[in-house]
Amino acid sequence: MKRRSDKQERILDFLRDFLTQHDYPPSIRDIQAGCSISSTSVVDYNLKALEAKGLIQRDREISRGIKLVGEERRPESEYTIRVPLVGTIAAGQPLPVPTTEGVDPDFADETVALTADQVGGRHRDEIYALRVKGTSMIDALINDGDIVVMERAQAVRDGEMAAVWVKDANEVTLKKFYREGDRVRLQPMNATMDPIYHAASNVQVQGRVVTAIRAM
Amino acid sequence: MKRRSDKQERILDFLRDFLTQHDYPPSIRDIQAGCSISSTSVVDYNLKALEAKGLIQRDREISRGIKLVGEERRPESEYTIRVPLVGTIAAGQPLPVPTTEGVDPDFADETVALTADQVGGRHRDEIYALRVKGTSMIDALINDGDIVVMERAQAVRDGEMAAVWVKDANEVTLKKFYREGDRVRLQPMNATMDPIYHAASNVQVQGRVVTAIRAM
DNA sequence: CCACAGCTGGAACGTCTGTTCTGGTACTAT
DNA sequence: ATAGTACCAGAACAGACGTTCCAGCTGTGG
Repeated sequence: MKRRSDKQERILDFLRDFLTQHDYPPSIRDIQAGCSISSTSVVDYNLKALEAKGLIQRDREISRGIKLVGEERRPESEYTIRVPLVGTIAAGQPLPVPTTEGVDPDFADETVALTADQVGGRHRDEIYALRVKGTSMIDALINDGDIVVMERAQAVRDGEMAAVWVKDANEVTLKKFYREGDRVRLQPMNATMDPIYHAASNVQVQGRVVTAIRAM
Repeated sequence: MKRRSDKQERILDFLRDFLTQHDYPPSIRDIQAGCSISSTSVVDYNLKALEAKGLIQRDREISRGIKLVGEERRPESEYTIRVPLVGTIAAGQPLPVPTTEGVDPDFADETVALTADQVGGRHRDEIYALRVKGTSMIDALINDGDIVVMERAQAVRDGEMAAVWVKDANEVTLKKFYREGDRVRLQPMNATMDPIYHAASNVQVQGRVVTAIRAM
C-alpha cells in the first residue's frame, strides 16, 4: 500500500475543512467539486483507499457517511470534563450557594471545562468549581477572580486548603484548615488577616482545593 | 409560538444522540424511525418549527443538512487543545529550551491539555506551556512547579508578565515587563528580589502569560 | 512487444432523501 | 356553526447521492 497520494491528501484536507465549516460531512460530489476531481468514481476510489488505510471510516449506502478517524479527527470531549461552577466563595462573607451537593453540570448556570489531568483521577461527581471573591487567600497564590476546582470531602488533612462551612454563622469560606484539639483554626492566607477559631463541632469541611486556575 | 413540544424535544434528543454516535447528522427518515414518527412530513414540519425557534439550522436540499445551534450544540470549549510543554523557565537561571518557535505538539516530549476557554480565542500554534522553576514570581501568585500557558508575542504592554530573552546573558526569565525609555525593567514578583534593568536592545519578549495553573 | 496493476473519465442505475401537495383531526375564538 | 390555527398522515415527485460498469491511460517488469 502506497503512501497517501497528493489527491488523497487534498481530500483529507477538504474533509476537515468541510466538517468544521458545515458540521456535517461532504457528499461525494461535494468532494469532487471541492478538490477539482473529474469524476465521482475517482473520489470513491480514493475514499476506499483512505478507508483501507484506516484514515477515514465510511457507512455504505448512506449519504455523507464519512467519518474522520484517529489522528485526523478533531479531539473529542472524552478528554474534557464539565464541572459546575456552583458559585462564588469569599473570605468569610455570607455564602452565596451552600448547596454543593449533587449539582448536575447539565443544569448549572455556568460550567467550567477541565481536562482530565486537571482533575486527576477523581470522579466527576465529586468535583465542582468556585469563583474566588476577595483577597483573603492571596498568600496562597489565589487571587480575586480565580477559579478553584474543589473536590468534595468531609475531612482534610491539616494545612490543606478547604471550603469550610461555619454552622452558626451559616457561611462558607476558603481557608487553610488546622485541627487543634477540640477546635479548629481557619487560617486565611493573607498576612493582614488573623486566623479564626471555631469549635470543631461548629465547622464542617465541604471540600478541598484541587487546582487553581487564573486567566491573565 | 409555543414551547418545544414533546415531539420536538424527542427530535432534539435524537439529534444529539445520533450526532455523537455517527458524527454525521441523521436524515429525515432516520429521525422518523428513531422517534417513531409516522411521516416524513411531520418530521419536516417539526424541523421547520425547531429552525424557526433557532434551535437548529438547516441547509435546504442537502441531505443531512442539519446542525444543532447554540445551547444545543456541543460547546466549543469541550474540545481540548494539546499544547507542547516546551520546558522549564526559571528566575534568571540559564534557559533550558530557548526554541519556542514552531514546536509541533505532536513531537513535543510532553504536552498539556487545555480547554478552549483556557486559551481564549488564540490560535493553537501561538500557544505553549512552561513549567515554572523557582519562586521569583511568588508575589504574582505563581509558584515553583506551576504551569504557565504562554502566548507567543514580540511585545507586551507594561506590567504584563512575559517571558523575556536577555540576549547577552542568553537566558530567558519570567518577569513583569516595563519599558522605561531606552531600557526595560524586569520586575521579579518577589519582594525579596530586586528588579533587573537592561538596555531595550538587549532584551527580546518571547511571549506573554495567558493562564496559570496549579495542582495542589 | 505483452501483461498487469494503479489510477482516471464518463456515464448510467437505483436508491436515498428533502420537499411538497392533499386531506384530515383537534382545539380555540368569534 | 364558522373560521382559524396547530399538528398529523400518506403519497408522490424531483433531485441528490452512493455505487458500479467499462473503456482508457499511465508506468513497470518481463
